Amino acid sequence: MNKSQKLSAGRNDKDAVLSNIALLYYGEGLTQNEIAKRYKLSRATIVNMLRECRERGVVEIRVDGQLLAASSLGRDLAERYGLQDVYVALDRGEGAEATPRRDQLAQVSRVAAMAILDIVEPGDQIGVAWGETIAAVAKAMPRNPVPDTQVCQLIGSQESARVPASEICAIEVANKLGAQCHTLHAPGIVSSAGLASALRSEPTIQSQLARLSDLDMTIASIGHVGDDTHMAAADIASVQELDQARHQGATGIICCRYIDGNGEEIRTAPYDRVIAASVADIKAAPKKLLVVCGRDRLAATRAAIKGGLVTHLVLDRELAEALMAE
Amino acid sequence: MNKSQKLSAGRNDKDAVLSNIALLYYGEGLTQNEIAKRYKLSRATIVNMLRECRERGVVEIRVDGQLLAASSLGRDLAERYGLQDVYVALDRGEGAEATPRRDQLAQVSRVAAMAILDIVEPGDQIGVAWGETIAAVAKAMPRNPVPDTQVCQLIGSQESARVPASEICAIEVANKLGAQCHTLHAPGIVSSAGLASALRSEPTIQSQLARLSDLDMTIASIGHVGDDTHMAAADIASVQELDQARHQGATGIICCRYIDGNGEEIRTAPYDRVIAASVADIKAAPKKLLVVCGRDRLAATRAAIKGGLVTHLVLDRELAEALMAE
DNA sequence: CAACCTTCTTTACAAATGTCAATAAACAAT
DNA sequence: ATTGTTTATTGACATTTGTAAAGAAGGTTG
Repeated sequence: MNKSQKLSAGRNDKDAVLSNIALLYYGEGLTQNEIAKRYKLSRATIVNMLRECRERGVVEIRVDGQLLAASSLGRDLAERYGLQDVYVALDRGEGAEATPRRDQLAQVSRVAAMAILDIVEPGDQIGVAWGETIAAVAKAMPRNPVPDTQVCQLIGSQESARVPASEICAIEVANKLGAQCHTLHAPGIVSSAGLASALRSEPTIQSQLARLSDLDMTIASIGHVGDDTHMAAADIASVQELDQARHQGATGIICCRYIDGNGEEIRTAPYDRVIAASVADIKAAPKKLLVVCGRDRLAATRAAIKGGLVTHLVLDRELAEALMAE
Repeated sequence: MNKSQKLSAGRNDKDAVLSNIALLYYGEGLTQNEIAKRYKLSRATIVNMLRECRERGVVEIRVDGQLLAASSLGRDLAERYGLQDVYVALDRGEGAEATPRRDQLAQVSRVAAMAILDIVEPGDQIGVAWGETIAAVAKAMPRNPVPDTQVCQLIGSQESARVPASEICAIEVANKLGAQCHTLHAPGIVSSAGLASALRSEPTIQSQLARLSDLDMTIASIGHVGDDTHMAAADIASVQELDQARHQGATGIICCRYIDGNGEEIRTAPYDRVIAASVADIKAAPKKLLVVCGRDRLAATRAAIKGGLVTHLVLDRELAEALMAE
């Protein structure tokens, strides 16, 4: 047997080595060759270990949230609309040609992940909504325990081809925060108002929904009311229902609830078949993080702000500039 | 003027760009060229910005503390000595030739920095000692606010050629934790016991010292009692005093206080001229982090453990193996 | 407007890293 | 002891990054 060290020890010793190697590389700035020499392993093995560190979250990167909220555009928006903080995600420089929405969403969700760590405090009870944007935020969050926190699922269970089920989002955020997780033991949409009412009256679900009226913080996105909204994709609202909602003045969708241009809830179909937090629940939380990507959500974002549904805002530059231009 | 973007905007906009670029590079994994293209800047400018991000702590790296405490050696030591966690710093592989003490101390201090983030909790009142090891730990800590924390300087002000003054260590730890800092407005050593007593009786200093008896956590190292100890280098103890202390059974030095092999305080010169927390103060804290580097501190480390002065231990592999071999 | 300073760009080159296929070594199961 | 599986190594090569010097561009000051 040659002199190189083999790692046939248990999983925990492997983890200890991985974490130490991560510190040597990312913290101390040693090269892969230097580490390989110290550990008597090949550089390829070190490369594989560092990749495993990144993949498993052994090492996490954190960027100062306050700097992300430092831009003059963000501060002007915060002042203009009376928000506490506005984080403008800059996935590219000014004047540079547009990146695909996927790239913009990637940066918006990373900025939001950093913002959450800035905003959340120990003891917080946090409501987490569901959708493509929220799923991306959950995924982007580093593992960063905040003591004594609880995460509550805001929208009943629902599957979608586009994103993981709603409880998966909440559980992922809870895991990243080391929080206790309260899922909502009901589907997000049922076939009749009567059934929905019956479910809401179930003691377990009733107490779960009651909890949602006493949140310290919410994490949500706002959707537009076009036919390609997430709500349609998830079979929560039909095209006809969306059309009727638009006719009644619906400007945005937050937490599967319609709001008009003033942020007032519009109780039109499928309103009474939905099992989720209400707009009043969201409004009641002291800290309300809204994460939005895309200029097509301008009217919806403005409506949410106007309705008092936002205290902290994460958005991309185009949307920020559009909000500023009004 | 060509198409590239210049950054003559204010400091805050620069910070916003820096933090976003840090997220794109470290978080999203884009290459420097990809970011340069998006921002219409040169790759050299991106390189400079990333360096500035690292230097200013815009981006911080964090390694999971629990994995650092996961090794079988660490867990065995914890069980053997009744400690909560033992973090073994592995600056190289088993059987590899020794690295210089400086390199070992670098890794021990990085591991300790990660351990601190694991241990400290919101609301904690934290005592910070002083010495070469503690200074390295303070420097290695990433900026990671923990709400409602207070940092207290355990040893009166003292300068040394080797390390920054004791209040500088405490202030640095406080800054990294976003904690309130309570410095000790007295020198660490004075020329007479009478003067020390008079200073301790001063209301301000008295209340500062009183605070040290009610700590939630301490961060300290343990020194040996050889002639080259930090205490001598800092002109706190003379060679004669050290010799006398050894004769009286002194085995280690913690917080400028001698302890014997059982961890009991030895009140010999310069005991009554020192203005610092007492051994009883340290023992009273529920969480006691001891950070040690070097096999020459084996006896001192064992004494500290035996004296109930340690709940969490960070040490290098040699020292860990030596502790295990007893 | 000129001079000076700061910041950015260009270019080159060395070093480091990422990736991958083939092979070797270690480990586990039979 | 053999076979199969898993992990590590070797070697090669492309890409990325780090560094630095020289020059260009932008901004500030007098």
